[in-house]
Amino acid sequence: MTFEEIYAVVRRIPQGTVATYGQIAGLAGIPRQARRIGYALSALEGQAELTVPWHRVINAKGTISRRSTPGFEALQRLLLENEGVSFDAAGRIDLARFLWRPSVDRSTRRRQSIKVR
DNA sequence: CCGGTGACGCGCG
DNA sequence: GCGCGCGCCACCG
Repeated sequence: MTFEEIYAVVRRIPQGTVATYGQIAGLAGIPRQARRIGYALSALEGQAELTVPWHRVINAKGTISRRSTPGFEALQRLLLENEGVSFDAAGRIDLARFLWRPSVDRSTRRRQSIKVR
């Protein structure tokens, strides 16, 4: 599993939604290895940084993860709010409302119960 | 080889 | 809800 493959999954996250590190790991074929997603994203730079929506990846608690270098958390929050993702008083995102539900193929979609608000 | 360190996650008390 | 411990794994000194 290369960084590029991980970035490919992150690029599928739609604007206005978020995904968790663990969720991305699963979709990328490396379940239970959420830490590697954070590692891959921390390595973002140059062109990739502009084409990978890294700000849409948050932790399972629905909050923005602490970074070694502070400041980026505020930026991430701004980028998310700019595309319609809202935070509660505790700085938490309502995952029931904003978590990305990737749709797969037609047959699978038929078995999924679509819940919209 | 060993231990410490992360943009993590989950179960338990 | 909040800590803690543990699992996980690439990297680094």
